[in-house]
Amino acid sequence: MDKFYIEGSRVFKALGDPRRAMIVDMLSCGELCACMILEKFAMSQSTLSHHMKLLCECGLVVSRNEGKWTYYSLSAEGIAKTKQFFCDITSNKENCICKELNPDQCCNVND
Amino acid sequence: MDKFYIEGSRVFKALGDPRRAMIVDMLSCGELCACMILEKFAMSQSTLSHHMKLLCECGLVVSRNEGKWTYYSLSAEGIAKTKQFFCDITSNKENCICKELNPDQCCNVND
DNA sequence: GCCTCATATCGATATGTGTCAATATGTAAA
DNA sequence: TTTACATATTGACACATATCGATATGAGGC
Repeated sequence: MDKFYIEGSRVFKALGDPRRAMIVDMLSCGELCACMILEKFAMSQSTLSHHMKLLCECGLVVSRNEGKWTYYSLSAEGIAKTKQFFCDITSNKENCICKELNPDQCCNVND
Repeated sequence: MDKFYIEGSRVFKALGDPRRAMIVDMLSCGELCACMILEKFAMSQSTLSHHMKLLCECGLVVSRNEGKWTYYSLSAEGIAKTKQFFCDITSNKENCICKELNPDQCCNVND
């Protein structure tokens, strides 16, 4: 399986959970401390930590430690990359050679 | 949990699988018959059918029957809605009141 | 009607994910 | 250096998902 799709789909997998989509929405209004996010949800602290880890690992969210607090915010680069990936796989490509190629080489994708 | 996030994240969940992201990429080059897609993958026919069902259910792909064949293509509306949702949850919103509201009311979201 | 082919559905199973309580880590205050 | 607090990690469990083979459905062709 092509790295291009594995890495690109990671953000979508993270956003595939409605709670994480909601967290991203909250962060779009500005940086938030983990404890502030936790206040809004009926989930345990360990569960939230797990979700935040996934959001960070996929590159959409970045964290910053200040004393004993951890602040989370959206990554402009992560957002841009996600939009780019979505456009890449949904926009019509000229001279498409999907039908002649293996999946690993599909649609002029560079791995 | 707000319908807005549950429905919006469904497409992302579908695209969270690299194989499905690859299928979408293939479809971006034009309509394809199920059998043509199957040729490109090392998966059983029933597995592909399952993936195509998910892609259709989330609204990103539409199917069309012609005789005994089923043709799949991308939905322009589904693509537009997905872009809109992603922009909604990642773009900075003025007068954001996340911190004062419950998650169900977060960020001026209308359900 | 019967046969073939393309696709969908079903049932079983393996793997992945979300969740929590418990515990660990790491920071700052007393 | 204790203590308290914020967050991360671990282990266990329930539930969801991916996968396959087998079977069902549905459309032509004979």
